[in-house]
Amino acid sequence: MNEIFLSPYNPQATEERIYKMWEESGLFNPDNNSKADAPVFTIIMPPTNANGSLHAGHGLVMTIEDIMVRYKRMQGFKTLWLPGLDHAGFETQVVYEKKLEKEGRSRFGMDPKELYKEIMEFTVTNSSNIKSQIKKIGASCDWSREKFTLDKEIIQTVYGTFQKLFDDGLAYRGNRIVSWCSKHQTSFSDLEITDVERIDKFYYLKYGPFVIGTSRPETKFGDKYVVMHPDDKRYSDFKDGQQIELEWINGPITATIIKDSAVDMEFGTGAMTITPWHDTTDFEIAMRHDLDKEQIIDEMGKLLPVAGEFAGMSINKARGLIIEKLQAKGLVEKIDDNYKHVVRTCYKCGTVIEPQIKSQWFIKMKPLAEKALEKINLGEVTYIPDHYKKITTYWLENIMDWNISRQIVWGIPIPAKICISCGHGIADINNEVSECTKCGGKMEQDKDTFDTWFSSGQWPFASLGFPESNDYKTFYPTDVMETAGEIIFFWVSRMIMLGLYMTGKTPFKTVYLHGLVLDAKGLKMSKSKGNVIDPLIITQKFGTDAFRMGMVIGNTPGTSLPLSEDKIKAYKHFANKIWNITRFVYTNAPNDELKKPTVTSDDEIILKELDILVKDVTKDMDSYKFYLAAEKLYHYVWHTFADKIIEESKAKLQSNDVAIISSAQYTLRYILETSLKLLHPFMPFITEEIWSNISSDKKMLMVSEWPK
RNA sequence: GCGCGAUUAGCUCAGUUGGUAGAGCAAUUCAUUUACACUGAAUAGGUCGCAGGUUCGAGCCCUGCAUCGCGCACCA
Repeated sequence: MNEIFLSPYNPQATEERIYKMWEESGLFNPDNNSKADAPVFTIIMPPTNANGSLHAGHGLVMTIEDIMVRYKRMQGFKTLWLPGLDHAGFETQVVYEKKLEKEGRSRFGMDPKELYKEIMEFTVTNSSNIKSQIKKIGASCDWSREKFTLDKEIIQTVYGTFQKLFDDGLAYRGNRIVSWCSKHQTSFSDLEITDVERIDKFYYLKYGPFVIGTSRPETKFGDKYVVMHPDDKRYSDFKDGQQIELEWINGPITATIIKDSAVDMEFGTGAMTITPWHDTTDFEIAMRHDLDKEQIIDEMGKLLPVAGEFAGMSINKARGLIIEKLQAKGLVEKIDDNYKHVVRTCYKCGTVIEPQIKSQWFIKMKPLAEKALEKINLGEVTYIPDHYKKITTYWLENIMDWNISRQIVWGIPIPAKICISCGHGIADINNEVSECTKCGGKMEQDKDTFDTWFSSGQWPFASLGFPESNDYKTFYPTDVMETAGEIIFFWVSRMIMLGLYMTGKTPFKTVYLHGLVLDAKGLKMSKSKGNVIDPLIITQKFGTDAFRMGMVIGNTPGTSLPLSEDKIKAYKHFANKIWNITRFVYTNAPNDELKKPTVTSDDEIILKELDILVKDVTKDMDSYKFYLAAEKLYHYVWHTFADKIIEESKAKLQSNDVAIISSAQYTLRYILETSLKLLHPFMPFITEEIWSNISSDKKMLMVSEWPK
């Protein structure tokens, strides 16, 4: 009997020592943790923002993935959990810009190379922080295989993908309307846009013989087309292409009538003018009818010279003044003050997105999506929970081309040349192109970087060393992708598409999606609300094992998890209960006899019940019902093992019959050891600590055999 | 507008192929030098959102509705 059991369990004195022992053993590495011919199990960790600090969501990722990995490792699988860090392009750039702002500097006007170098240093310095925090949660990932999204080999893989997409005609340089944030000075994909419902004014303006409706009079300077539905009887006297003279904001103009069925006859007056440079619908109408497009608003959100006296003004300031002028000219029919509509905003800063026509790189998604849909429908990817499959297929069926150009420095530079005279773009990963294949003009290096998700979308095969390495051949395709349901489109769906495109295989067999971690009241955690629960404070206070139990119990996949200190506290008590059970068992049943004695029929029944539990828990683990497995174990250990079996054993241990005593002793020890094994994936620290003090087995619990 | 999810004890949630409603926390009562007060024994608490249907039998399957949450969408 070891003396450490005489005082209560002390996680602070245990966890660091145990993690170090695991790490030094090399058993996180699949080359060491299994037999050569063992079946393979692989999870690629979602690359963590290298600049981040561990939050509750990370705590959940690390807990669930570690449970899966420890379980499979104990079952003898050649188990790889590959950790990685993400440069997190735009996210990090925003953080760094705030830092610059505090120092009175700005990214605009800085030498891009210098800025990149600074952010790289910042990132490298911060990355040790997040790594040590991941270790605190007990993550048994193979640090020897750790990857960073800006590693040379990763960038080479990403470049290879871009070149192939270009050669196959799937990556193209398009002069198209993009979502532009005037604060961050970059374009976004559709996913980085948040729709916000707002109430604004809606203006009815006299436009020659028509009344047009608009919520954005500041875009109307260049409007010289008035569009109506071809079937609209109100306007049947006006012919397509007919020109009319009319008085507009800054004087007389000539307008052309266009008939297009995109116009909703029910809305407004059924007549509208269009601004193709700053509106998606208008852009499409202009493309259909081959109309002129003119920029009205610049990249900073200010009006251009076309606005005459309003030039240089921000659109917000100009709007009221323009209306005043129109009113003075008698061109305002009426104003509706209560117009409810949806405004597209930057997900990061809330600035209203100003669509702009820009020359950027796009990926044709339809062909990629069709392949993905085919595989998903064949059941080659299993979604947990199942309804994410529906959400995914719906998105894939309606997919739009993906703008992958970002006008920021922090990211993987796009390996392409752009023609100075005609704007044509050519992928050029070997830096060979100097002349435009279209017009013979001079080419210059594209200054943009890739959308972060373009590179992380290739993570499963890129991080394994596609296409030649042994790791790629051994571990790809991977088994489980476990991540937040929130990034199902951003990341999961794109990984499937790009994985299929490059490797011909879906990158993982199972997608396990967890929900958000909320505060005790069920509210989203945020710094501004001040309700953020820091997992590191929790683990410090209650122990990591208690934190992990709190993360997993009651947490069904896909649904959000309210987290309270009370809950974690309950599992701290549980950890101590296990500790005291051990004390009782090894005080009363020291492990000097190794042989199984003849077991009494009473104990036989008890052991049979344990067998049922083992079967039950194993089944739950195999079907990813960790919340059920953990709860069953908790209930068994506390309310069956401690409250019933141990209580009843007290009489048996007092018996005069040596056979009864040795049977009871054996039974207690056997149940304890089995419980420790079953609990290990959930509560790795305390179980390993107890194991190392009681077991005659020299093997670590981490690699001991899962009970059958 | 379209889609997805939720609705079960005071709170947070489980409930696997349909077979008499479960857990944790909270509450109430009792016990007390016990392996463990980070304890034990017990008690109370639910027309499973509403209305129909299928079935011998529905928390679960089907239809409709309500409320809440979320996602998607070019009505200027």
